[in-house]
Amino acid sequence: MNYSKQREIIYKTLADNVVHPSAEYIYEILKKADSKISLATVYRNLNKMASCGHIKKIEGLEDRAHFDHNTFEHYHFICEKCGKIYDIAKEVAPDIIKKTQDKTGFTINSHDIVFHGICLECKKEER
Amino acid sequence: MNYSKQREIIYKTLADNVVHPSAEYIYEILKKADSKISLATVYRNLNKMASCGHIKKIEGLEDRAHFDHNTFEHYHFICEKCGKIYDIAKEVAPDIIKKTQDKTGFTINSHDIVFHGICLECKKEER
DNA sequence: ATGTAAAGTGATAATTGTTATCAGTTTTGT
DNA sequence: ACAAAACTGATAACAATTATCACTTTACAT
Repeated sequence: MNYSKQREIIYKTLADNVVHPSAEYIYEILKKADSKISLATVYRNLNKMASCGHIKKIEGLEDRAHFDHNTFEHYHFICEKCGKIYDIAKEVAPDIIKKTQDKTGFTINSHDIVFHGICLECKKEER
Repeated sequence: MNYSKQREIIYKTLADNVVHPSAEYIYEILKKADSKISLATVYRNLNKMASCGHIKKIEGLEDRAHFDHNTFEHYHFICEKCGKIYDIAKEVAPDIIKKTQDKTGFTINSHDIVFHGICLECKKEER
């Protein structure tokens, strides 16, 4: 994989963002600064970085994919009210890979956990 | 929600199937028997049944959604080689909801776990 | 049993997120 | 500095899903 200026910008935009943006969202941010980038380039590079493990692709949240520069093993929570995505520590499912491999005999290469519910902020507002 | 003959047929087709079919797959099966059903009807009813908890919608597997008549809490594994979807027992992640709620203060309404890897059969073939 | 409002249907157009294409540009190693 | 490989922007194409709409079914009060 060669160096590319666009890929660097995309990665920085992803890393500097507290949220877990979609490709479209990154594209919107970049259009304001580097007004020449193409949406296809954003998709291409996010996928390329995801498949080489440099970033993480989060699927099964909404209808669109989201991306995460945090490649540490961790899970995600999406608030059904505000739509915000939060990180969940891996400790909530200890030894899950080993347990699953032992039980099934399958080889587990990756796993994802997605929680749905109401976040603290939205719970406060409800009262 | 009113009764509908189509919904009943769709549910039965889902329940009689060992696999975890997609909407398209159910549509194909039904076209052979009841040749009049519409793909839109299949989507409509699968989503309706999923959102009232009668069946389960599995997302984040491939690009399409799959459906499961087994509403018992359990997880899924998709084989990266043959594409087959397997059920995984909930015991691999004990007390995950309680742990996550305690740690975050969020209310968890649902959660999904998807494993990716190689199933036993495909592992045998590799050698 | 009948009338009517609500819910459901088939057919298909529209939408949406994503990927493919392709001519031109950038990067890389020699 | 040069050729091969990788990358890009612009946009067409694609695939899964949803919206639309005229019509049919269902439920239930009379």
